[in-house]
Amino acid sequence: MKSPTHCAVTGDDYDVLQWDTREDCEVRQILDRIADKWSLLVIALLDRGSLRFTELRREIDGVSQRMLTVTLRQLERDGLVERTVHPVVPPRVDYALTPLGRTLHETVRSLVAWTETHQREIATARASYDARVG
Amino acid sequence: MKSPTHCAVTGDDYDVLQWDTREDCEVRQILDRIADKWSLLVIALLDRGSLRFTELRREIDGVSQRMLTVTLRQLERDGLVERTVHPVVPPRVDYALTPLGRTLHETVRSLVAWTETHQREIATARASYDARVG
DNA sequence: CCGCATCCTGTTAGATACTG
DNA sequence: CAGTATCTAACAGGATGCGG
Repeated sequence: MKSPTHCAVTGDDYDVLQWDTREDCEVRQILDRIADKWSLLVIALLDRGSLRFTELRREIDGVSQRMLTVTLRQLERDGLVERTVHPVVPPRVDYALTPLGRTLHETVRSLVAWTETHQREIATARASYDARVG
Repeated sequence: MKSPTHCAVTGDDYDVLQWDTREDCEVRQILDRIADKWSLLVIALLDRGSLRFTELRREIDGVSQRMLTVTLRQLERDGLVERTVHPVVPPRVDYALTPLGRTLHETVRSLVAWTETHQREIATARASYDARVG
């Protein structure tokens, strides 16, 4: 966590071209949170309904329980994910998107859709680059 | 870099619910590339026109030259960014989006727009969470 | 001088073991 | 089951150097 965030507080109006580049800009911090390795996957999965911790862990291949815990805590802190503890034995914890989290639906979908649509072009580009560079 | 990527090569049809979760899935790899700390910012900036290395470095506050170099190389390899070296003194290297890179425009914009729209809600949620948890 | 490779160091992710 | 604690390995960031 950095010093208090203020995007347009320095007195001068920021150049619109720089909205996304100031390290202490709120938008940058949120963008870093949303666009990280695991958050997008969690959001995409929870968009279809609530899941338990272990279910998420199973679905997101390669995530460690530590990073899944950290990611979920961050998303909970940001108000995107709701954590529900059922006081039963064995314990049961459900994770679901909040209404705010659900507003990310379309954006995440379009990002994934783009990836699916263009994966072949990217694979080709990579092969070409690797052949060129070695 | 991991072993060769194949999303639907194991013989069985993948459950659609898992498109985004297999570590060896092509979509996952591309998503990890797009949704990293710097790539989105680079793409957003280059969407407005080509920029030199130093210009990007200056605009993206907090990026080290090493990570900017790495990020640009990855994006170049993926066919999203084109690198043009002008053999002059002092050297000049321009970076621009390829047509493929430009197709990411709308998606990136919607992601940034979402962040801008909801930053206040997120700030509130964070404050609430911090007050609750400490 | 700019772009970038290299080296070194601090942070962070991942594997493992343990607990309510 | 759903985490936390601890250790280690990998990676990001800063400094330096070098070629064009």
